[in-house]
Amino acid sequence: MARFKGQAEYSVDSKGRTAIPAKMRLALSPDAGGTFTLTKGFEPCIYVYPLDQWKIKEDEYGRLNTNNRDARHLVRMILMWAEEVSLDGQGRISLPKALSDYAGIGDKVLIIGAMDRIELWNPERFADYLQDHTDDQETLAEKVMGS
Amino acid sequence: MARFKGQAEYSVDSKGRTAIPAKMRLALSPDAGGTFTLTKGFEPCIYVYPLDQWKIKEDEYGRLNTNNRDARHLVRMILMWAEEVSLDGQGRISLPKALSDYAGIGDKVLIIGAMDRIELWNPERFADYLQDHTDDQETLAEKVMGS
DNA sequence: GGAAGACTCCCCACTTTTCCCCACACAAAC
DNA sequence: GTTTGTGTGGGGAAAAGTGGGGAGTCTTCC
Repeated sequence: MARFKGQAEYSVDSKGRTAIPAKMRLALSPDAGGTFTLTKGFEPCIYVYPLDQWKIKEDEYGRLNTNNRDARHLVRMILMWAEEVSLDGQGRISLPKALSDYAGIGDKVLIIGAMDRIELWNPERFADYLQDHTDDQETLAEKVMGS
Repeated sequence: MARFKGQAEYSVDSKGRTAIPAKMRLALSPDAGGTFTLTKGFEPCIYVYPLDQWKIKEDEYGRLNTNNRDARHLVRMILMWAEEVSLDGQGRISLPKALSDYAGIGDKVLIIGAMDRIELWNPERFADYLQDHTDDQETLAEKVMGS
């Protein structure tokens, strides 16, 4: 499984393209073949899954009970935003307009490695997000990872 | 498991590189292969984990459920600061800008061996830290290891 | 149906940063 | 006093990030 980490602030050019940091490209599994699925983040950002990771997610959604109203809605909401993109010769991807609008991404993007996915943020929105989530990391770790 | 100890004040050159003391390099396990993961300390410093130690931590984070809001936040907060670096031919590593900014490290760095990790401090900040934590060691030992 | 415009790819080119290697100074060891 | 190892500094090649041109496709409007 790919393990993305680190952060970087990159620019988005006039054609809506942004580079994926070389370190993250190196962390890609060969199965992903330079292809990603972009989708709407739960937070106001874009989630970028390498193809192999996305397949796993997709399988999870596929196993949900379609007789359940909430499950149907969830799958609809997630898949309608999903879009497949590939790296160009310079290691860049182009951001679908619907998604960059949702995330409010202009000509700068903050790229964050978050384990199995990469996240793309508007740098200012991320600063706001941090302000709203000032929980002390130690407390959080205890809550989430327990004893 | 590697057991780092000792302290040293080294310089950081104009390219942002600093040497890892030879004694600590010798304490490295061969599994680490001269590679470290640097991350943000709970204190205002940089934590330096040899690769083998870091893998253990990373595996724990990888097992968290990404459908949980707090878990996502924790993983984001930790991994965004994590960066992998390797020793160069002279036994140095280069410090990522985001981390040396966080730790306030300029052209001098205090290197402290702390068991399974190494810590990098701005020497002045470490002095401040000591002033704010004047509990005497004997009392502390009893509190922590008492029973 | 055909032309104008937008959009998507796939290249090429420039600039900056990173990384690898060589060199020197100082200290400790023999 | 020479040798070995450690910390420090810097040059140059290679890679990474950024910007833009041009062919091909699709849409839209006359």
